[in-house]
Amino acid sequence: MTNYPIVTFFNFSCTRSYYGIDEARSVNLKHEISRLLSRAIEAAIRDGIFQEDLSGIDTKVEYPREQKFGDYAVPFALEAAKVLRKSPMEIGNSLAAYLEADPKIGKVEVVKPGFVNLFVSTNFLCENVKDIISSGDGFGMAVKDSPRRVNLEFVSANPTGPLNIVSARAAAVGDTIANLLEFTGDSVDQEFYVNDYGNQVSLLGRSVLARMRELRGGKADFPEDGYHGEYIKDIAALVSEKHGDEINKIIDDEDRLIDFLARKAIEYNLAGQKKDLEEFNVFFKTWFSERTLHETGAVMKALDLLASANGVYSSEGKIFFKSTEFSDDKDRVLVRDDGRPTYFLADIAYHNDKIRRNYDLLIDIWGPDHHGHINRLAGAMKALGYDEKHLIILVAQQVNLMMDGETVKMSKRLGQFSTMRDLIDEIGVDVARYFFVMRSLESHLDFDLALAKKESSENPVFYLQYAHARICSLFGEARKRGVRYDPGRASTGYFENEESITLMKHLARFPEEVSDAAEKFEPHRIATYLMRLAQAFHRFYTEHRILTDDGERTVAYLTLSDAVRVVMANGLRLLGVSAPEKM
RNA sequence: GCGCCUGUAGCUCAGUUGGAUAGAGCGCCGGACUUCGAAUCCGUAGGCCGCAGGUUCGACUCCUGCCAGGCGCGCCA
Repeated sequence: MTNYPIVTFFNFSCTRSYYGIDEARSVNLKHEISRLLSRAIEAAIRDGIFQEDLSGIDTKVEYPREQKFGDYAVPFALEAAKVLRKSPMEIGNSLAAYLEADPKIGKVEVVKPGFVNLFVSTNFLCENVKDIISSGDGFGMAVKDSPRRVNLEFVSANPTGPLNIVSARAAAVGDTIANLLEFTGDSVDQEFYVNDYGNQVSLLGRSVLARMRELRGGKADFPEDGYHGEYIKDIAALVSEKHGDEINKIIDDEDRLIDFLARKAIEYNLAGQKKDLEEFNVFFKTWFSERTLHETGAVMKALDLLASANGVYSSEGKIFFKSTEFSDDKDRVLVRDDGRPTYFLADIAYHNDKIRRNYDLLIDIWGPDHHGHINRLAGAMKALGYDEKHLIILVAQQVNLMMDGETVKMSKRLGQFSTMRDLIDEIGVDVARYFFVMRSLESHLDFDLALAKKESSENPVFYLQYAHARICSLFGEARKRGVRYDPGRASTGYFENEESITLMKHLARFPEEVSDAAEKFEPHRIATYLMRLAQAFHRFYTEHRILTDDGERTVAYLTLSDAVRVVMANGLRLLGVSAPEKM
């Protein structure tokens, strides 16, 4: 086991942002078309073609499944047919006349039931390739008129041991969501809530004490529900060695001793968690201590606030929150009959604190074992008068770690768990992060560790990285051959073939995928997108030789490849996966 | 018993706020390297989208009821 240094790092802070990157020039075609459509509808109303109230009809833009239906499809005519009392085909034809004018649109077709299908102009796609290269790291980035200040809280594991696989999933997903939001113009603070208070803490302290007594040859007296992991012994040995004098001073005051050992164990565990997360490319701006909420009186203040909002009542010497008024199945205790606040009250105080730090949006990523708490916390926030839209709670579903077809059970108290560290050691950061992010958050993930390790060479991660490395190597070869590469001079006539056009369309989709993924907090979309992009590139590569005697053609195809490299690198960066130049 | 998540190809999973003929990776089988990286590409096979109703121009998607798996239902955190 690694010997982590014992350090405290509350208020540790680091900054992340994309402010250094060049101004974004990315065109989000889907958004553009949506705007075009709205304007077309307005124009049709102005010209007296549409006379009914259309405000309830969606102006959505979709991706058709089949290529013959164009690049974007507008089902507006189908949906408005009833209101307008016209046939969808007629409505579609009216709209088409207005849509055709835009230079980004090559062709508009109105077909069968009444879909309006749009084909992007090849000219736009070609110019876009050059824009991608000049935008570089900033391609796909968006700027918001009013950026949101977002607090994203995730992982927040108990400081009672090493991080497990579910925490690893939350870490990968949370960090990618933060990247996506920053990339699309918001400002995100990543936060880790440290549960360094309460029963589990003293249980941790008593577990360490028992192991320490064992080491000193005494009677173990190990707590029944204590933490059995081997790491407790390491902590006992380390603390015993480093803080022998302090321990001896309070050796007869068991309460103080347990408290002291618990604090040291928490520091040790936190340092280990932080180290593992950093190795996983996850950096938190704030490590928020639950204990401080109790010490500053913030917890009891939250109770007062709830009380003045008429949300609590006393019964049997306890104080309850009326959570049944917020779709909970029973009212929840806030303060026990001995006066001690519950975890729930502290959590309310914590979220109250976050809101008071002037965030526009709070996002929590919770584990599957906490989903039952969503309604009551959201209810408490509502009771305090906060807009429920400002709190979003995402649940990262469970991860089944599979070993030889069997599920590995995880239990910290029994001392058997598969740690995030084990995972990193086994399969590496890139593979782990990609695997966690490639599935949607709410799907239960079967993670076959043996398979991921054994077949790593045929892993989707390597497929993506290979595309990037292949392009880099291509440029290495081009340099060797003395090719003068100037993307600005690329003649786009060479792109008039199926593989190039497919590739250019995929490239143009990147800003849209990023935007959709950020808006819906669905990072797996990026993983899926990059897969398709890599596919399109590999296909292009096998069909078209890039370095030839034809100088113009060489520059053109290098330009297209370069754009793929940029997008692949940007996408992988969002996922926290490296984009190697060689493999 | 109640609540939440999931059920789509042999396996793991996508499927864009209801859209057109159901998708990918892996696995199976069969092809493609003298030249820029074959960690690649091309092709074949594989489906009552858990089941049954309902809503409408249209349902894998929404509603209801079942079935199956997982998780939660603590005055632990």
